[in-house]
Amino acid sequence: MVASSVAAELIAVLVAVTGATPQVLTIARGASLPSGPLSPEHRSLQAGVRAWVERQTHHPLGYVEQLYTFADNDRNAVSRAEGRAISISYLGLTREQPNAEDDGATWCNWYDYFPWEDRRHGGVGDSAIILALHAWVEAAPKPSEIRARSLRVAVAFGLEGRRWNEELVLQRYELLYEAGLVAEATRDGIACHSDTSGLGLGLPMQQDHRRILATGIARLRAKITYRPVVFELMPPMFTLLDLQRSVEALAGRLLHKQNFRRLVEQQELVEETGIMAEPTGGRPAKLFRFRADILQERAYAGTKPPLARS
Amino acid sequence: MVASSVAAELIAVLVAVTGATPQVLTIARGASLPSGPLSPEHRSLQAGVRAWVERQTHHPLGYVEQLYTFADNDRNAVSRAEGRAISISYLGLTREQPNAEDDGATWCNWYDYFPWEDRRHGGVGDSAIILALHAWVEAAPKPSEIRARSLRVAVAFGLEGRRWNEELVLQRYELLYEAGLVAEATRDGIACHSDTSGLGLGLPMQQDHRRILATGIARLRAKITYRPVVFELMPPMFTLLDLQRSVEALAGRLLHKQNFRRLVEQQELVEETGIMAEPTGGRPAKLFRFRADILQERAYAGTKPPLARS
DNA sequence: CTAATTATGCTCATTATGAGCATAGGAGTT
DNA sequence: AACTCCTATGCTCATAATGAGCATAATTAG
Repeated sequence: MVASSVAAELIAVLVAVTGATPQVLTIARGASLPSGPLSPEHRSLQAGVRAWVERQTHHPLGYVEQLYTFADNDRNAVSRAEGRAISISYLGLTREQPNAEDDGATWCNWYDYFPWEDRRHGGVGDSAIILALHAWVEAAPKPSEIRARSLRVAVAFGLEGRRWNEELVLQRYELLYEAGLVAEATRDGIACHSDTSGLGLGLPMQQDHRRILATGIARLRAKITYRPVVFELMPPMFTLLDLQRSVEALAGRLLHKQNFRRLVEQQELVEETGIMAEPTGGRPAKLFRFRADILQERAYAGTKPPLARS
Repeated sequence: MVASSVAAELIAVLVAVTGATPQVLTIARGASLPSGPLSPEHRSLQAGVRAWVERQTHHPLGYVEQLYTFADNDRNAVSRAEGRAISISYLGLTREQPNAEDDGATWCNWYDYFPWEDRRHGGVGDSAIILALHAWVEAAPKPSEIRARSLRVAVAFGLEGRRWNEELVLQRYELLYEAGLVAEATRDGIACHSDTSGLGLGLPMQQDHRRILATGIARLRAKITYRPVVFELMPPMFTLLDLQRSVEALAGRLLHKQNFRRLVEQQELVEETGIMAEPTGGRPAKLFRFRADILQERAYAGTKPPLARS
């Protein structure tokens, strides 16, 4: 029952969407997620994260959710030397338009870090990655290990007749890490059996921040299918196509337009504003607003169905 | 980026099922969840939890999942005095039959702590609780607050035509806490507007352990609907009714027998052993075993549908 | 042999989902 | 004005998932 004393920090995965681009707030020119100390002045962790982020970004935080607590001994050399470090990570959504630069913080397209996760324009680009993964599969020491690796690759990347599951972001990243295909792996001393240049394996991050980002993306992709959290990312008024583009940006795949509208409407999550959107060369779209009243109840209950299907 | 130093402990919600009773491992004669220090010798938190639990209980841990990290300043007097304490809670499932006693640890029916969560034999017993909650609703200072409270109660407890959502375990507990109806609330100095004796409000626990337990139950109830984790709680061979009783025990409600079988079979998660169960006064049931091969893939992918519907 | 009890097979209505066709309402072009 | 191009919006249809119930099978207890 004696609690050991450890170092603790907060790490935030802050998400916004601009048009069709999912953005994540980074520091150190895109190499790190924003992190800060666990300050004791706040009542709860959640409140601490909110205050800290809002002070840093000057943006209100619409939605905050705890992601995961990491305390691996082998996370990095620093933690090995100084004893265990605990990182408590949070996912936060903001509807503000990301500025270009904000005291050293930058909003980056999250697919810069995970190019293979964006399948809105076809997943064909994967083939090089898949080939490299197969090399790793074959390099396994035992036949049983070959089978195990092969299955993992097939499931994670939707091969052999399986469907692509967009929520397996973390599994895919960890597979690539184990295979030595992402830069963090070679940095951490994991051997690689392929030439990784030009494979589109994304930008690396410091420490295990890319893993944390993967966790956040996976969580958000899962969340939008059963909670109307997308609206936390939308401006006050939007067209149904805007909304669809946002969901598609997060999910990394395209949706059937008519079915998407049907879903949104039958959920009664939005209402017309009576205003039309700026003409864009086609039939003008109605502007909708989010029905905050119903959200309160829905968000709390989770009674009703999702908001993102193929 | 300077991480503050804090005290950290692990708290485990260990679950087993005996017949139709969901059990949770407790210490201090049912007043606490087992907790231990975060020992630095393990590679990861997960590994640390597993080793620690298995050393304590001498049972293999089938499934481990991180629940939540609590670090509220107001968690209890101790943390206030000594600075922030971090508690990292885990959910663990074991298929071992719980012994009566094991070095001070006791398996308890989790509905002893949440009687209102067991609706397998009707939810009528709620009326007293509902009345007390209504008293709290009416005691709100402002009309807007009355409406807000009223909505929360209705959603959490499935009133006014809403359906009972068995995953809202934590919301219900927190509502009862705020209303001063559970013993922990009065202990923490929250006023109550009703006579709470004889309402069936469950056994209290030390600190916020009952809240952590509620978190674990909610997580497990959600999990069984999309991941075949129930099997972690089953013996090597079981009848389909055994399996159903286990799911019902966790979910706190009865399921349609035929539909349950249909679901289990179409998921191909079990296979016949060729052995029949001991006669129990009716037609003898076939004994099934869990198909570990398919689980590996399923558990990892989460491709296929759930295993628990009404 | 009958009643009670549990297992198991099957049907049916309702709803959710995925895909496509058709029409509506604008801008620009000839 | 007629035509083209574009996006919005309305509607249908097949299929799958879900919730509920009926019917039959295989036992034990009496």
